[in-house]
Amino acid sequence: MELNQEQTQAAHYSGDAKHLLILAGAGTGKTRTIIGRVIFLVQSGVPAQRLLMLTFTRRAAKEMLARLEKDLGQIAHTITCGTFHHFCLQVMRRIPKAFQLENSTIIDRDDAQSLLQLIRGDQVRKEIKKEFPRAATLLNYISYAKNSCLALETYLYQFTELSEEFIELTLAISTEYENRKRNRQYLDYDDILHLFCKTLEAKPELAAKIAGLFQHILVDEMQDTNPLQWRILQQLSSARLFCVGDDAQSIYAFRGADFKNVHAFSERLEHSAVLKLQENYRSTQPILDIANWLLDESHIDYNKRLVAVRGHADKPVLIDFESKHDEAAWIAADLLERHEGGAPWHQHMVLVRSAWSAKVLEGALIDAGIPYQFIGGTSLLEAAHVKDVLSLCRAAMNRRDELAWIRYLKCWPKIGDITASKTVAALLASDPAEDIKEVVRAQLKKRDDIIKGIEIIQNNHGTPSQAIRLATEHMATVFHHKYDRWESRLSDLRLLADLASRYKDLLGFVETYTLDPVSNSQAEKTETEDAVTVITVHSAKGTEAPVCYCLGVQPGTYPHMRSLGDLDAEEEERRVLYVALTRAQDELIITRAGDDSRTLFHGGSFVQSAGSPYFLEYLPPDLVEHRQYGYGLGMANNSILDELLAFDDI
DNA sequence: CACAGATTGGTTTTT
DNA sequence: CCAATCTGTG
Ligand SMILES: Nc1ncnc2c1ncn2[C@@H]1O[C@H](COP(=O)(O)OP(=O)(O)OP(=O)(O)O)[C@@H](O)[C@H]1O
Repeated sequence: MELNQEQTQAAHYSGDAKHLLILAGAGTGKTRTIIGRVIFLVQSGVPAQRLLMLTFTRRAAKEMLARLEKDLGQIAHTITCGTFHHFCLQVMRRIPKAFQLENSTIIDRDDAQSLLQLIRGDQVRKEIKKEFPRAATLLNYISYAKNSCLALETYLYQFTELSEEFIELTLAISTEYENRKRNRQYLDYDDILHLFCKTLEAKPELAAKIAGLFQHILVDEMQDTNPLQWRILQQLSSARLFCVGDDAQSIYAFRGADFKNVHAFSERLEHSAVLKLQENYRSTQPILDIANWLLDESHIDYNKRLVAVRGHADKPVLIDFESKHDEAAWIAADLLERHEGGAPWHQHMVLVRSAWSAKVLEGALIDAGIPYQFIGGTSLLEAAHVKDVLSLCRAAMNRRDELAWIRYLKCWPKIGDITASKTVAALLASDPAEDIKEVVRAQLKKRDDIIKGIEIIQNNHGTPSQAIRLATEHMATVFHHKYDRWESRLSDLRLLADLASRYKDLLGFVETYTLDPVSNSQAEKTETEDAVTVITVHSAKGTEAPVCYCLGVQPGTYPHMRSLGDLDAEEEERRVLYVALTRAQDELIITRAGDDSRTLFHGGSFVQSAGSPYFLEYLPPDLVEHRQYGYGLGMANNSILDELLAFDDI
C-alpha cells in the first residue's frame, strides 16, 4: 500500500513522543495511515495480539479489519479490534467477578427507554404529564451527563431550561432508574463504559494488567471521543496511543464529544506529538471547493483548506425540486440511467440527514426496482417483531428480566400493562427453585399458549437457531393479528434464525445482537449483492463513493430545526454537511425540495423562514452548476406570477 | 377495572 | 412518522 511522505512519517514514526495524534482533513488518508501504522508495527516485530484498535462504529471496525487482512492475511484477526463498547464488554465478560458483572443483561436503547417510561408513569403526577419530558428525552439527559462525566444535576441546571421542580423530579426518576437497573442486573450502553472506567480507576493493579496487554492502541475518529472514553484511554495510556481525527468532522456532540478535546491532546498526555496530513486523495477539486467554502463561512477557524491531488473535474450539481417526491423520483431515474450506462449500483451513495427523511426516496427506489441497503437509524432487525421474539428468549432464560417479560406478555391479546406488571411482580417475588412456568401459570390461568412459548425456548436454548424458528412459528398467529405486512416481517425472523445458527448459546447470541444489531446482516448483503447505499451522514463518516447524492439540503434540515438557537449545535450542523459533501470521489449531486413545511419557496429560490440560518443561502453561484426542475415548467426567477403572491389569501 | 383502538402533537444523529 | 394520552367497550 502506497503512502505519501507525510503519511509515511506518521505511520513509520519512531521518534521521541510516546503518543501521537494525526490531525487532518477529510479524505487525506487518515484511515489509510492508521492501517499503514499497523502494518509497520507488525513488520517491525510487534506481535499483532498486542495491538488494540478502537473505533466508534462497528462498521468502521469491520472495514479496518477487512483492509488489514489484505496486507497481513489471517494475522489481522488476532488484533483486538472493535468499538469502545465492544472492547470494554469483552474484557468484563472475560473476568466478570472483577467487575461484579455476573449474570447481567445488556439492554439496548429501546429497553432503557421502556424502563424509564415505567418509572415516569409511577412518579409523574397526572397534571404535569404532558409538560414533563418524555422517556426518550430523559434518557438523552441521563446518557449525555454520564458520557460527559457531569453530575446529572449540574447538566440539567446548566444546559436545559427545565424548572427546579422538573429537575428535582428528573433526578428522582434517574435515581430510581439506576436502582432498578442494579436490582434487575441490567447494563445499558453507557453503563458498559462507565463500569469499566470506574472499576479501572478503583483498581490500579487491574488497570495496569489490562493496559499491559497492549503495546499500542490505535484510535480512529478521535474527534468523537467523549470525556468518559477519554478517561478510559487515560487508564490505558501506559500503552502507546496512535490517534487520528479531524476537528471539522466532529458530529457527535450529542453523545458528549467535544472536538476541542483533540486540541488538548498534548496537554492531557505527556510525551505526545501532533502531526498533520495536507493532501486530499479522495475527491476532485470542485467538490473540495464547496466544502472549503462551507468552513470559511463559519465563525470558527478550522484552519483547513482541502487541496485535491487528483486535480480538476466537473462542478458539483445543485438541483431544486418542487417536492420531495420529485426529488426522489429524479434520483431514482438518474440512478437507473447511470446503471444502464454501465456503472454498478454500489458506486452510488445517497446521504440523508435523518432516517426519516429517506422514506420517500426508499419508496421511489422500490418503485423503480433499484436494490439498495439503508444504513443508520433503527435497522430492520431492531424492528418490533424481532424484539418481541428476542424478549421471549430473554424472559424464558431469566425470571428477573422485567423488560423482556413485559414485552413478551403484552404481545398476547387481552394482556396489557396491568396484567403484565402483576405477573412480573409474582416472578420477582418467586422462589428461584420454583419453575418459572408454574409461577406464570398461577397468574395467567387458561393461557397455555403463553407458557408454551416459554417452554419452547427452555427446551431449545442449546440450539438458538431452532429456538428462534419454533418461537416464531408459535407466535405467528399473534403477530399476524398484531402487525401488517406479515410476510416481509416473517422474512426478518428467518434472517434472525439464520444469524443465530452460528451461536451455541442463546443468551450469548442475544447479547452480541443487542450490541451489534446491524453490521452482520449488512456486511453479508454488500458482499453478495450489488446495491445502492442510502445512509445517514452520521453513519457515513469514514466511507466514500464515486457518486454521492446529498438529499434534502434545504433550510430546516441543514441546519436542522432542532439545533436552531444553540450556536454550538448550529455549528455542528455545518460539520454534518461538511462530512456529507466530502464523501464524494468523482461526482457530487446536491438536491433540495421546496415542499418541506419549514421552507418557504419563493420565486425559484430558497428563502429561509423567520430569519433562521441556511448554510447554502449565500453559496457563490460559480461553485456549482445550478438546475431547477418542475417550477412552473422551467420558469425562472422574477416570474410575473410572483405578483400574485400578495393575493394568496383571497 | 383492564384493554384496544382512535387521536393528537412534536418530529436528529449512535453505541 | 412515532409515542403518549384519550376515549370507548367488554
Ligand atoms: N497516498 C495515497 N495514495 C493513493 N490514494 C490514497 C492515498 N492516501 C489516501 N488515498 C485514498 O484517499 C481516499 C481517502 O482515504 P481515507 O479514507 O484513509 O481518508 P480519511 O482521512 O480517513 O478520510 P475521512 O476523514 O473523510 O474518513 C481513499 O480512497 C484512499 O484510498
